[in-house]
Amino acid sequence: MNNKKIMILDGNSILFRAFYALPPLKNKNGIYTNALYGFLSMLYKLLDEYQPDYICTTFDHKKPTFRHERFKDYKAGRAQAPNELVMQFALIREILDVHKIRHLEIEGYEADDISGTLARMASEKDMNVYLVTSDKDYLQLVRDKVNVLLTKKGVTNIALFNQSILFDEYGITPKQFIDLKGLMGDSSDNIPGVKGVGEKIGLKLIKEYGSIDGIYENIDQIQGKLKEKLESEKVQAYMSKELSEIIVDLPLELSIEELEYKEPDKKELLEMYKEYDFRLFMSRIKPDEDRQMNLFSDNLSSTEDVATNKSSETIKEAGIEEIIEGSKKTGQMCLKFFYDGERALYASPIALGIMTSEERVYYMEEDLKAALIGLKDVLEDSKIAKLGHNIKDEIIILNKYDICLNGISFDTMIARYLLEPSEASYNIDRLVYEYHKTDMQTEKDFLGSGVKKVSYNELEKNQRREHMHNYLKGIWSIKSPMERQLMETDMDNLYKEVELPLVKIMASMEILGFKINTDELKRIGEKLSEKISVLELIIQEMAGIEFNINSPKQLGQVLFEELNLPVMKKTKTGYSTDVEVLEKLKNQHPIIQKIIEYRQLTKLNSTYVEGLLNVVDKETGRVHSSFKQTIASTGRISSTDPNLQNIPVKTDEGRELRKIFVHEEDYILIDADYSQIELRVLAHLSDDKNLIEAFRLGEDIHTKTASQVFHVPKEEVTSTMRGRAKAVNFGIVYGISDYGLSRDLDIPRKESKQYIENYLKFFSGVKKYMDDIIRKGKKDGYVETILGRRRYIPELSSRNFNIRAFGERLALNTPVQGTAADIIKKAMINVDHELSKRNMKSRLILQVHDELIVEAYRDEVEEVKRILKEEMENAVPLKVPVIVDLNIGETWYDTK
DNA sequence: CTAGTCACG
DNA sequence: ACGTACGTGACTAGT
Repeated sequence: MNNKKIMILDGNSILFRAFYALPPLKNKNGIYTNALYGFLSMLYKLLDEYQPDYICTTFDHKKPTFRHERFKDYKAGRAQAPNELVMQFALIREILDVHKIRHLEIEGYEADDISGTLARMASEKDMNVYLVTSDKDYLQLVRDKVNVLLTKKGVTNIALFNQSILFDEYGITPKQFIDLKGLMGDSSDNIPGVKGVGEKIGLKLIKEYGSIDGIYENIDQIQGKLKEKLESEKVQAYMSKELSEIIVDLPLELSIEELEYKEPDKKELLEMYKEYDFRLFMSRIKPDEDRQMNLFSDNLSSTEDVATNKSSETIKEAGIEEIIEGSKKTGQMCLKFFYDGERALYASPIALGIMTSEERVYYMEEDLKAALIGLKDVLEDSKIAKLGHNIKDEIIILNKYDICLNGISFDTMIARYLLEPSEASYNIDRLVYEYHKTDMQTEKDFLGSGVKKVSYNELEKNQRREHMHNYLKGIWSIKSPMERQLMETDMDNLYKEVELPLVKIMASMEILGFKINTDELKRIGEKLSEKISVLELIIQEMAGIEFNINSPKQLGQVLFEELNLPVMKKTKTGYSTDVEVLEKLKNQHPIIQKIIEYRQLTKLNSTYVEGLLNVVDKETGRVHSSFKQTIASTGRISSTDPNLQNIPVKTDEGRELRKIFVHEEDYILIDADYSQIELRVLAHLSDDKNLIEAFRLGEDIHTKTASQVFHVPKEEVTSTMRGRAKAVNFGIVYGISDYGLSRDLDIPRKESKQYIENYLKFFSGVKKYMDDIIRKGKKDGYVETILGRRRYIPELSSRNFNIRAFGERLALNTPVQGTAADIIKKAMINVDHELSKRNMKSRLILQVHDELIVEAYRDEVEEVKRILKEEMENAVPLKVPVIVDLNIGETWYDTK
């Protein structure tokens, strides 16, 4: 048994990945270092984590293989190489020399062939092999004791693949990966593959028939166009397969023993880092010197660095006691979990920090579970005020330990969102800087420490602790100034009564998720795939050329250069091919209709079928969307990963997808949606007597609008008229322009202008409101909603006409959209309160701007319906009635 | 990473 | 005279 470890890094692919993943940083000598920086970060991480006995790197011979179009010319010798990358490809060799790590390249072969050969040699010696790369093709090399470490997002985010993980993920063996690539092809490597076969279809075929051979043996079982394609491109498939196989028997005159890992010469290394300005890596060599001072130790804390000096590495029972005692004494605690990855819901925490007073900051890393059990009582004690930054994460993580965080009293992220709703990020480091600017020397000094997204696992424990310390102290220190600002801006009520209580509901909806019928989803996917492959063939047949329909560039060339269709619209980079253009070209060529259909179906398939399948939690069978409370400047909530707020509904074909959203046994879905909420809000805000009267009388608002715009009695309003009036109503809410309306309705500018004039003449209160709100916005610099939510609109004072006009539309739209958001948020809190007060099993699982979805326990249906109607309609009283429509169904599709 | 496209309210 | 609807997020291709 040989337990030696060898690590083989594909220098080519990693450098490429780093180059594209990291911002183009230059060092003091003006040399780009981003790829080098990324490469080294990864190298060190791997050395620490795996401690290999042998190590080496492999490169393509002499010059890097440029995988991207833009470098094709360079490859063909027609152009000079882009310096910033080539330079780094040269420098990496120097850096590796200093590390005493070999960099291997062999003429005529690519890096993966060398890696493959080395892996084979090492595994013959029964070593544990780790192949590090960002190239998925390496997966074909996985064997017993041969692992692939594949970069996921960024550079240092790495996933390990061994045989079983590989099979779990893809359902095929390493060898079958070669067949798969033979089918799929790879444009960057000039491997053709079989046209029309992508990852999805390729995987399906391989899983079913085992290999390319297997497919052709059973070719009669495959039907339709797919069969034809496979048959006509049989030669290419086999050729592609051959090209895809990584060579593992290159003649290497070298023995594994020569690759033994040796510590680099520290002095030499330090000099190199100085030269390249890699300060972060310097601290690796001499961790005690040159350490950055704690930012807050001077101006925010009277004591020494508490976290480092007083608390032990792991808090023991005594420490837990201390936290409990401390938090009871001060009545508050600030808490933060560190975790890696994008989602708290799917992460296990790395560390927990707790602060109970200026002087007491605690840091826990090991035995978190035991610590949390000890802390459960205080965490659940609503009398102890909890403070945090994006505390939704803490709620979610604690929930995994069966702890319900109570007493949430302040979230600095949410507070900042109310104060500055249009900010791009609410990074705590930046916030703290904003609130302590005057105390700090320069922005640069501060930003050096932690503005970059940190991967906590990559940090040294001491760094993590220091980071936590800064984090907690930062939150603690900005709470009071924020509270003051909230009072000054009259938003403390909105904050305490709406935004803060909502955090817990956001967390709860995220934890609960929405149950998915995956079998049905897969069935829909199969149907779609079939239709898509047929359409693809038809389109290419009609065009008389094979091309990627999903590429706007290629499609543009086909439509406007090959088929010579008239160019309707251009984008920055070429011809526009969006639906609007396609609709106009519909009559010119039969291919257009097919392209429109193709677009629709591929959208459904990739975003919804594939997209949703990827995020269904295998444990719960549900999708757990992440709800974000601080993204939309108007006050709306947003949903990501997956976005459940844009599930298709407008077309019948898309709407089908809603059938996959189902419920747990003994439950049923209830969907409650506000009717015309934005127009009702407009009626309220504008105080327009006609609009108010229309709603009070329960009239159909679009028909009413039509009768006024077109000067006909309501009985004579046709469906076309009503449709146009509906567009006018939307337009009003968005900050109408005759141009926008004319484009939307595809009518002459003059006509749309007339509509708007007619509208504003009748709804004169609306006209007045529009003028008033813009004037107010200009005067105050902001507009606000019914609950006092603000949005600052600096565009209003721009000297640029366009920007100013944009600001005016924002000023009109924001109070309307924002008030609607206020109303539904308030309703959510009230509904949630009623449900839990009655100890009901039914629970809120989704919000889609003007609708709430409850997964209701069957016995509670009538009561839930009553609660929804009552609480939603009366959440915020308006001058007009607020109406909620209720629907019940087995699937989301049925709640219509 | 950005641009283009398209899904929703 | 300006050139245009408001708010989001995901996916694909190409840089």
